[in-house]
Amino acid sequence: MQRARTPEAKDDRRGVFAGAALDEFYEKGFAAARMEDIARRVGFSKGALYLYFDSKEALFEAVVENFAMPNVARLETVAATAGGVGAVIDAMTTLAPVIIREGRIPKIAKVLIGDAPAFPAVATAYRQKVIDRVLAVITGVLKKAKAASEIDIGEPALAARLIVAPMIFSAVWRIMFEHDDEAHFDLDAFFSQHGIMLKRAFKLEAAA
Amino acid sequence: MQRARTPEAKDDRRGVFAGAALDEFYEKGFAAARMEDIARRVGFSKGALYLYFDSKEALFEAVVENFAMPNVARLETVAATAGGVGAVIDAMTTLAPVIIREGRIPKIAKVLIGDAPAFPAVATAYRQKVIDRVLAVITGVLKKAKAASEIDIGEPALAARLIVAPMIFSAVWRIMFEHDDEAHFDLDAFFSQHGIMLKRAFKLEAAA
Amino acid sequence: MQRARTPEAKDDRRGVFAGAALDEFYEKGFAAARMEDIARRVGFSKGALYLYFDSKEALFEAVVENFAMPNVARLETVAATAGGVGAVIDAMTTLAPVIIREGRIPKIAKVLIGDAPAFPAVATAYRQKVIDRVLAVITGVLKKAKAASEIDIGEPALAARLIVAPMIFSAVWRIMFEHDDEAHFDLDAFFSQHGIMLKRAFKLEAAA
Amino acid sequence: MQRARTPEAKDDRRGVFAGAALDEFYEKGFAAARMEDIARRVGFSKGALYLYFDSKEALFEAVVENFAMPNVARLETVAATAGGVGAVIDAMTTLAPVIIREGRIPKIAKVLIGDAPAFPAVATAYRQKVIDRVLAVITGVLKKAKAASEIDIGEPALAARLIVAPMIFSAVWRIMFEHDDEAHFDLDAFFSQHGIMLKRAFKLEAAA
DNA sequence: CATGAATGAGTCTTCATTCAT
DNA sequence: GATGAATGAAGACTCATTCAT
Repeated sequence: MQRARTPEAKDDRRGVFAGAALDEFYEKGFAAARMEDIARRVGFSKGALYLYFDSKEALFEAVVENFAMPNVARLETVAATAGGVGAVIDAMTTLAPVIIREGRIPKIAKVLIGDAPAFPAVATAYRQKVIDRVLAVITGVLKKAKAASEIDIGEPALAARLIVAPMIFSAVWRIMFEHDDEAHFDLDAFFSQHGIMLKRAFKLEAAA
Repeated sequence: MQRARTPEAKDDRRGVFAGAALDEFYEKGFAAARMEDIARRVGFSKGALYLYFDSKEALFEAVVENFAMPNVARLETVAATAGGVGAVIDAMTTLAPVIIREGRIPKIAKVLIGDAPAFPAVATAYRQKVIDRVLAVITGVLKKAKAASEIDIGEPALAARLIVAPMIFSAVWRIMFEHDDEAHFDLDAFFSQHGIMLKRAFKLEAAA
Repeated sequence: MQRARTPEAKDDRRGVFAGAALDEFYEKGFAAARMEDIARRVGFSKGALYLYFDSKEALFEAVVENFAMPNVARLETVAATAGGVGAVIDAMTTLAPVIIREGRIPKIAKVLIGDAPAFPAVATAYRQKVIDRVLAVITGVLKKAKAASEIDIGEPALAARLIVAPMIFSAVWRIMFEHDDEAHFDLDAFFSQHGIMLKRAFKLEAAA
Repeated sequence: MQRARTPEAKDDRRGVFAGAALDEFYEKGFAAARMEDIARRVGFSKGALYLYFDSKEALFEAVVENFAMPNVARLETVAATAGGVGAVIDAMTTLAPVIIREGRIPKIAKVLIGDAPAFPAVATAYRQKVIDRVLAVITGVLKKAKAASEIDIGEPALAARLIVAPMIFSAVWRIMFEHDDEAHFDLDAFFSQHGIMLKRAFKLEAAA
């Protein structure tokens, strides 16, 4: 195979292996995934994979690390750029089906849900570095709007979770029923309806 | 250990083993769970477990089969007994935190999310026998109310999913952060707020 | 294969495995010896071996533990029973070729010399439990004789080592040249001459 | 790293690698020693090592070849130069502790004892080229002295082995207990006493 | 019925060796 | 000549499954 000689080429290769690992972990779960299959999936030998990761566990951690971050940034940008709560809700409910369909986030979610219990430290790190940040962004927007009396809302931190819940739901749904044709439903319509209901629930309808 | 002689005693024992298996599958995942540990957890030997289940896979199927059903029945009863949509929402948002805290449902969810992808048939069977029925119950109530013009709602089938989403969310949350003290939030308040927002979103407020 | 069900049968089996391990470690060295070969040598599977020893390293320790002790006892008895220094020297130089030819001691010596550097704790334990005791027995006899002015000798502890040296020499020789026909020499004559020279060196000739 | 262009430079480098290999084989044993570690120990890459030796086995043979010879020459010189048996004994018992402490001989001994059984040809070659010559030198001196009735001795070939035995003993001791502080004893006193006892045993005392 | 000893297929990991750069 | 990335054979160890007791 091609040889990665420069540091950049090696970084790229790490990413390639991590991507392959995500797919295998997603399909088989951490314990059932085979290092050899991960390597072969991108045309390398088992041994090459061990040049980049010391162990299967290290690979798992790298996978979570690698693919969670970029998506947080995307959400933060959306929240920061959008005007008010209504705009944020619109942006998020528009972005959500795209992210869900794109595939990586549901895969990470599946891997974390399925295997993180065996790696509590990974789960906690993920919460701190990804989930808390996402929730903080949304909670911040809601708090500001509440202070300005724009919306009628209870505890912003809980509302933030209620906003996010359908994303988790659809990610989980996708994970479980990807190959089950009868199970599919219209993601766009689902999130659009979520947006409408949220705005009503926040009594934002007029503003929307 | 004790011997199970009557057919009833044998059925009981199957249930006991399945319960132990659920716990082990939940904690370690299907692949990493050991048959011996499952048996020992309830005071039996590995060999005894094989008297009741032909293989680890058969045990997995039995676990899903065994513990999903009772909860469907509970929900169906609630939906059937409650008066209108508002009452159903109240009943469900009151029941939800209890079920989440009780533990079995999040455990099954975790096992299914984590391991069902390796058993597509199990996942599909579960959807048909459990999820579809739950969603059907809720969808039915919403449809009737919509027909009676009690509520303002889009597609009832999607709304049903939006009602259920926070349950999945909190089940997943519990799975991932059970041992992460900083992560806990108030489940009762969460579902209470969910109920309030739903009723507003359905323009049911006055009726509630 | 036969099953070891009683604790005694299991102890026996441990010994059987340890014996097989000694042979393999002797022939190939610790690192090159294969667990499967050790097990097969006595008609068992790899897995069975792991029922009795947690790891290759644990097996190594058991081997040293198991086969060193009995021989210490033999020597101690000889030293305790024999009358004076001359008798002890006679007894030891008569016993030595038998022990060397019997095979187990040279094998353990080889295993320890070859592999103990990788297991310093094992080496130290062996010194304390085996070598020090053997040397102490001999040193004790020499000291008593010196105090009684029976022999003319320097430091008894060093003399004890000089008495033992040809045993180590011939063990090492046997290890290295077992299959080298040209290398053989007459062990009995060798130790007999050692005895004669020792008695002269101690000025015990008259007494002998 | 530096490049070796001339044939002499290449021979030097072979020696450098062989020295590193001796150290690694000594510390870890043949099977557990890593080619990369051997190369790195002298600042080269794995690949460079393979430019000089075709395989690990070839390297092993070179190690034995390389470091045994010089010491034989030293001993032969001593034996040839010294006047009579007494002088040879004095010279050898003075030289012995120096050689033992210097380290290379015990290391080779350890490597041979530990790993030669897996390489019978190497062991035999070593005996022929090193051990037999050393023993022959000593045996020759003893024979001459016996013929001249200078000493009272049995079989000279066996006596030669008895002279050498404490050297093997102390080499083995050093190998096994190098890092075991409680185990050290005074090498100079040990060999001095060996010399005294030998001369008495040969009835050379007067002459010494 | 229940037990746990025995089996052997399966997987992680290491490392001698090769070879593109 | 020198390097170190890539390969794949080999071996320790695990555990689902079987079966003698």
